[in-house]
Amino acid sequence: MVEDRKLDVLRAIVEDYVSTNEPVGSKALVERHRLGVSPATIRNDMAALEEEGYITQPHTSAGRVPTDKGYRLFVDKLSSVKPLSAPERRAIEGFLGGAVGLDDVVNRTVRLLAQLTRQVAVVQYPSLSRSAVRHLELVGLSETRVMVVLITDSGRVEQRIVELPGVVAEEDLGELRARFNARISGHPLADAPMLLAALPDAVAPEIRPNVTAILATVLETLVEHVDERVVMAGTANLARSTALDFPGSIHPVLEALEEHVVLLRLFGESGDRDVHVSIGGENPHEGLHTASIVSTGYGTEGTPFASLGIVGPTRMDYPGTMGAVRAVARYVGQILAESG
Amino acid sequence: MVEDRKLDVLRAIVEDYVSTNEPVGSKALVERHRLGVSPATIRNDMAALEEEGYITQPHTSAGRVPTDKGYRLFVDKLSSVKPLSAPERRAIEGFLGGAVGLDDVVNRTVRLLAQLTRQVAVVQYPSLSRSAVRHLELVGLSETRVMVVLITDSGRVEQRIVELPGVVAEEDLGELRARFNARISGHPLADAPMLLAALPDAVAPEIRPNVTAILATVLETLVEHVDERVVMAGTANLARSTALDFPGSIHPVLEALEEHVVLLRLFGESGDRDVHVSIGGENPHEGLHTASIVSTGYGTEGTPFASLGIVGPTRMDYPGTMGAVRAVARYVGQILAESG
DNA sequence: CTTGGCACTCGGACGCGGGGAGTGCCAGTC
DNA sequence: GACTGGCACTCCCCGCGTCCGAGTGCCAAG
Repeated sequence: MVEDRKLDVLRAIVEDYVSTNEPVGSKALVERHRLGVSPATIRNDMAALEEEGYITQPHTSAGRVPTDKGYRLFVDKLSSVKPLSAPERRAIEGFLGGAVGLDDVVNRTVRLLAQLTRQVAVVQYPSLSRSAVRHLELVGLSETRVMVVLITDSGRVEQRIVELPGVVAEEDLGELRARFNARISGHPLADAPMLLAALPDAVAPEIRPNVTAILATVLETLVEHVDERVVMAGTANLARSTALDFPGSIHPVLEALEEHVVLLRLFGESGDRDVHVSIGGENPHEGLHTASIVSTGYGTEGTPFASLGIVGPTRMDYPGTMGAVRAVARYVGQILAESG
Repeated sequence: MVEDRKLDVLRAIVEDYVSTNEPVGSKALVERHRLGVSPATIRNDMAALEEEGYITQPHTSAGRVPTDKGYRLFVDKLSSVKPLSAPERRAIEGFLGGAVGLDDVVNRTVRLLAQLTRQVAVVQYPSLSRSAVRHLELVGLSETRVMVVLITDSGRVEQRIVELPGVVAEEDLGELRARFNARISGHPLADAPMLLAALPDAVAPEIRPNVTAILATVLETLVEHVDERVVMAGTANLARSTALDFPGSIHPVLEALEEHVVLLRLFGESGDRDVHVSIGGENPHEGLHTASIVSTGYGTEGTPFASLGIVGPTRMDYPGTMGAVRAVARYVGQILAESG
């Protein structure tokens, strides 16, 4: 069947182009792959593929290069996620296993991912909004200042300082701490406003203004804090890319990477449990039109905490990268579940 | 006096080269600066300057470019730190003033610095070792697990999870918390080991193994935790640089920037209160031989917490950059002092 | 010490031609 | 109808020679 061979040709073009970084011609193709036909035949297929928009030539009489559409077909139909080798898995396990604390887990993860994929790695901190409260601590700093420390079940810690309208006694603070925790400990952060709404009414009127002030800060920390944090590593890998990968320069890409808010939206799209790929122009952000994103959610089974993934040139080893991203996400989820 | 004019010439060369990014010739020099002499005279001076190693020519019959040594002389003797304009100061104040919490302060600072200098900005988190303990919190997660949360007077929070050898009761935890805080609260972290050494002996023998385990983790968090954190912004600014600025590519520079440990050592050198400049080859790290670092310490008066600064090409506006770095450091110190 | 003049050097831009990789098309074969 | 060999064509890349101009170093004179 002819259609089948055409797809074989596309696959071969993608694979060759990814590994050689040079437009691939019909002759080289039959030499490197056992296609069983002559270059002339391949040329016909290539003309058809070009007609359909899967490949293109940088200039007349040059080889072909996959288009975004070509990569898309390759990722969707022509390739499968490549599992990591046993040594690689062990290396991941060993490297992540030694982590102490959430910060350390996240930092190690992002470096590992950057090294494994040789791309720019991005890891989102476990999101506050999807976590549950583990403990809320109130620390009196002075008579009129309190530090609020929120600990989530993903191990994340947030703190705020509150200036109180009046003086607060240490015992009151202890009581408040107990009341807060009784109401929200173990509950998802999103439920907190509802659970805490009646709190000021339950305390003595004298300290009510203080309680209201603290409550406001707690709610702000819990809910309004959408400033999700991300960490990044491997930006140097971008500079390895050639002029072919990023026609203009890597400048717009670096700029896009600095807009963490944008990145988060892109990564958030990853369909939670599966590896998601966004290729070149599919990308909503202008600066990333020459780049691809491979991302996935991670977290304990059933409840993804956040996303992680990589950003690289559209010309990348998708099967391998997807395998690495998936594997790392799984291990991180596991580690967090164990230590959480 | 001839020596004076030679220095004027060097200053003019540095200024012109920084602004035009092109080797500067004798003719252009007399046109742009009122030196009061002819190009031929300038040529003699330039020859002398080259002889002494302050400038060099990329190739015969090209203009001159400052060497690292030339920049060094310029920074030390021929320029003064340029104070920011009033609007700039107000902008800084406004931008940093709106910060909530330490993370926010640090993040805003690094972005501000990157924008102000148009270079890569680096900010070190307030160092643990130079801070004092504000509060130590022990949170029971389960019967045999405790989370240790350490809060320093710079607002930084560190947490660890401890697996206990035995079961611990909630009251014991409360007592321990009180004992810990009584001993170390308000004291520099560095003093903690000494202050806590006798703690296990002071508690009931039944819970001694647990106390020992917790103590070990606390000490680890307090002291051994040299993994100082840094944040970075503005890496995209590197890509603005031309091939002249980074002869090879920006790759080694980006790589060096990823080695946070190396960066920290470099920034740590900054003589605490004053702005420190390290130019090109002066830099111990190979990858940064084509880059310059402008850094300074920041913190409350008398006790610097940590360092911040920028990394850029040797061809940079030193007076302006030094002014920005100094101004930002001062404001951050101020903000931290207020909220601390 | 400064200056104008002058020969010299060298890199960058431009134009040109050959070589080669790769293509599209066509006619012939199975 | 699918495949193949042959062939003309296109266009990039590379090396070469040329030209131009900016900038220099040197020298002799003021």
